[in-house]
Amino acid sequence: MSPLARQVLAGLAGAAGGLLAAKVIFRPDVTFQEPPASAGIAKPVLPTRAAQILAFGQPSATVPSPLVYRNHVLEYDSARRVPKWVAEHLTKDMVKQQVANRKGVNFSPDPLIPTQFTSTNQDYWGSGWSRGHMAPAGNNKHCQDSMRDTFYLTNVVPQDIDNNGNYWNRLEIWVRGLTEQYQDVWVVSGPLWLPQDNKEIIAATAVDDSKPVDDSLKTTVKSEIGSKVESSESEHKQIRKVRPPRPSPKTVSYQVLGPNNVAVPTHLYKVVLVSDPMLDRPLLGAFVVPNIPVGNQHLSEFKVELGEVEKGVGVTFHPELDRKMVGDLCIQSGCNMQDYKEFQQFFWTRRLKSPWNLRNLERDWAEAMKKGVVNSELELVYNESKARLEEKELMKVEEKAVGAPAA
DNA sequence: CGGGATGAGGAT
DNA sequence: ATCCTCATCCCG
Repeated sequence: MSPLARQVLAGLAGAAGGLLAAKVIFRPDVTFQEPPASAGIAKPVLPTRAAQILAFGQPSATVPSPLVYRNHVLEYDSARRVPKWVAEHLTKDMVKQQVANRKGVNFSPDPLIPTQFTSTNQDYWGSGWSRGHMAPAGNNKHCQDSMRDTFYLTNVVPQDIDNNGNYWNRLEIWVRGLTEQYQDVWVVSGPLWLPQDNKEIIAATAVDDSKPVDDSLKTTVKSEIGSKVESSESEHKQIRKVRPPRPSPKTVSYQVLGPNNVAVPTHLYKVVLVSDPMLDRPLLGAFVVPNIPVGNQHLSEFKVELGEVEKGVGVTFHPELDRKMVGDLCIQSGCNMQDYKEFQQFFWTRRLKSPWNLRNLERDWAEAMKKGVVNSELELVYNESKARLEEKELMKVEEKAVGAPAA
């Protein structure tokens, strides 16, 4: 043992106490061996050395992988307090059932995660970010217990609330709908932290260097993918004349929430794989959506190569899938999600169906008109609710009229 | 469908 | 005194 190593171990012994030090110093299998000088069959000399380097044990995962639940499987990111990926398998029978709902189910810390690495509801409360399911609750209506599993915070990432309820929600509904056409649907969802667009950073610094950091972030935090639609090539060329690009000024930056520093992803991804007896090969689509409000863009706008998602997540998806034998889901199916206006009928119907009183009903109806989501079906719901409420209020008046003289 | 904010009441 | 659950009301 070299003097230096001895010194280090002595220092450790002083810090950790004699028992621990004795265990290490006198372990015969941790002694260093000189590599063989002669070239021959490789001896396991490196593992022995590695054992000494890792004398106190190899840094280990804090949580098993994968974590298995009733109807989804995931890998947890203990550093960011969110999942790395969440995998599901959907079928028509499973998605069609309606035995479970969200009532009485709340988000909660996952008991499988040590407190040191968990996130809590407090991290999200008042943060400005919503708790976005990766395995959606709506994919688990067939079983209340499996739906409850999806409310563990291991299945949740901080998500822009408009994105969550609108675009991402429509994407999830579209994926569920794929079970109508294809026998098996496999979905993997998760968060991404992508660097800011190179060119946009250059643009921001070129326009005005004295700009406060927050202002430049507002214009540059948009994703490589999300902003591709909006930015024009000519703008970039013009700016490049003003100032040549700096070498690769890319940065990944993200907000963290609450006492546990839950990481807010810049993007969310979804990898969709379908198979069916009617298909000669499985079909795959990979999508990356920026974690900001997204309007009516076609899903194809967010389609990416699977390899791009893998580079961002650091994993290989479906490693046993023969990629040469996989077709393009968007080419085959069109990737036509529900339009936003069409989608709004869902909650506007519900709102007009169960109003608290006439005043609320009239207010909601006026708002629905204003937003242009009214159709004949919605008008029918409105008229039925109105008639029902008016009758109810009439009953009340009659009851009072009958009861009053007696008193 | 997807979410949040608030306050009352109960448990610790 | 503080946390947690639940009911209620709200949003897109």
